[in-house]
Amino acid sequence: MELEQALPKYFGYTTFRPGQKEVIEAILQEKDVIALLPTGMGKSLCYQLSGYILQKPVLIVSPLLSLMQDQVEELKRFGEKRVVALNSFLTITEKRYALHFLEQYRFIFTSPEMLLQPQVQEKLSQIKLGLIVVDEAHCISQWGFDFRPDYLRIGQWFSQVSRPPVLALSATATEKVVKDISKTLSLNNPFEFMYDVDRPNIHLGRVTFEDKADKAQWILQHIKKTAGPGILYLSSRKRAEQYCEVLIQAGIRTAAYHAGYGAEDRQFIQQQFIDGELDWIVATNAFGMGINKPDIRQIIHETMPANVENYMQEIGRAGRDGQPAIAILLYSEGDEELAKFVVTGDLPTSGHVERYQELLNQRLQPSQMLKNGELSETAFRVLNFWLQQESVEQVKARLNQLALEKYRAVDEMKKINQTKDCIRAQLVGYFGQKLQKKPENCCENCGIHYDEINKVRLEEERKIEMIPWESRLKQLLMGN
DNA sequence: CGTACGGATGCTAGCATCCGTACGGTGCGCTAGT
Repeated sequence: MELEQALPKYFGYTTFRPGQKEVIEAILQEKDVIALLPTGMGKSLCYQLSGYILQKPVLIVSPLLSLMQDQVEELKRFGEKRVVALNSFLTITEKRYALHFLEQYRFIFTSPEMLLQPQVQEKLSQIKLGLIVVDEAHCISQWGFDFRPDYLRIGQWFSQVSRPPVLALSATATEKVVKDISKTLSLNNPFEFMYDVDRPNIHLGRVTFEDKADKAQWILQHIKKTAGPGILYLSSRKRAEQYCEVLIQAGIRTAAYHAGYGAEDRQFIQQQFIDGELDWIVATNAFGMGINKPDIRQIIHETMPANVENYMQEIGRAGRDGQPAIAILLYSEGDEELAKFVVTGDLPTSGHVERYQELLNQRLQPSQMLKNGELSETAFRVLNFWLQQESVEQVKARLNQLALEKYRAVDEMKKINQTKDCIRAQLVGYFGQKLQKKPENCCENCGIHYDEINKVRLEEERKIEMIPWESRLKQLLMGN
C-alpha cells in the first residue's frame, strides 16, 4: 500500500509532518532508523502507521511506566484495543495472560528491565515482530552507563537475536549520543533523520547573581509579576519543597514535584498542572518526560542542569503551542560545583570496585555491601553489570572516564551559559547544527523583550473573562 | 566539592572565628513487613 493512501486510511490525515514519511519509508525497507523529532511533531505516528502497514506486532521500549500508560490510553481512545503495557503494574495473572497472547497485540509497550526477563525473552523469540521502537532513546546514553544498565543489555540482546528493524526516537541528541545509541543498540548502518533542534519561539534568558541570596528574591518577584504556567527547576528535593512553600504563601498556585513523592501524588500533581489548576511546578529533573502541555510559558532554572542535553529537554517543554515562551537560566558563581557533585556522587569508587571483586573471589555475596549501606542500590547494579564483563582495572578506568565526561558536560553547560555571543547559536551548535535564522526575540545576549510573555498572559486572561456565566457557575459548583 | 548551619571557643561581654556535621537526581521490578 502506498504511504499516501495509508495515512488517511488509518489516521484521517492527508499530509505527513516533516520526517514522518522518510522514517516510515526506511522502516518499510527494513532499515534501522534513528529519528530526532521534536516532541509534539508526531513521533508516535511513525511506528503506529508502520505497524498497521506491516500487519505485525510493534514492540515499544519505554523508559517510564507513566509514559507507557499514557500511550496505551491514547491508542485505546483512538479505538485500538490490541495494546498492552507489559510492566509491573500487571498482576501475575494479567502478565501471564498478556504473555500467552502476546502475538495478538498490535502494540506492546514495555520497560528495558521487563524486556530482559527470561520469560519475556523466551516468548519474544517465538513471535514475529514487525518493528522494535526505542522511545526516548537518549536515555540509553544518559542512563545506561551509570543508572539503568539494562538499557545497555537490550543492545546486547539485539546483537544476539534475529530481529526486525529498530527505530530509535528522541527529541534531543548530540552527535555523541546518536553514536552511543547506534553502538549500544548494535544498529546496522542506520538511516538518520535529524530535525532542527532550535525552538525559535522560546526566548533564552539568563540572569547572573553576585550574591546567591538575591536569587530567591528575584524568583519570587519574577513569578509574581509574570505569566505561568511554568516550571521552576531546582537541583535538590529539599529546595524544591522550600521554594514551593514560599510561592504558595505568595498566593501562587504551586506544587512541588520530585522522586521522593509516591507515584499517586506525582500523577495527581501532574494532572492538576495539565488541567490548569496549578500555575507553577517546582521540581527536580524528575518532572517533565512525557508531559504534553502545550501552553507552558516559562521554564526557570534556579541552578544549571548537569548537561546541555538535559537543559534542551527541560526548556523544550515550553511553548509547544508555538506561542512565545521564555526559558531563564539563573547563575551564581559555583553553581556548577553542585551539579558536578550530584552527577558523580553516586558512582562507585575504585575502593568499591575492588571490594566487590574481593567478595566475589571469596565466594561471598557482594550484596552485603548494600545491606550495610556501603553502596547505593544504583551503584550496586552498575558494578554488577560492568564486573560481569570487564576486569577490575577496566571497570575502574571506565568509571573514572565516566566521571570525567560528566564533569566536562557540566563545563559545556557553563560555557554556553556564560557566552558573550548568541546563546541560541551556541546551543544549536552543541547539537552539531547551525542556526538557520535568528528569531526576533532570541536570547539574553541578542536582546529579549520580556514583555512578550505578558502579552500572552493578558490574552489568556481575556479568554477567561469571556467564559459564559453558565459554565462559570458550573465550575463553582463543581468546586474548581 | 562546596555551602549552610549550629554550637563551642576565644578574647574580654557581646561579637568574631573556628570546627564539625549534614546535605546534595534521575526508575525499573520485587519482596518483606506493616
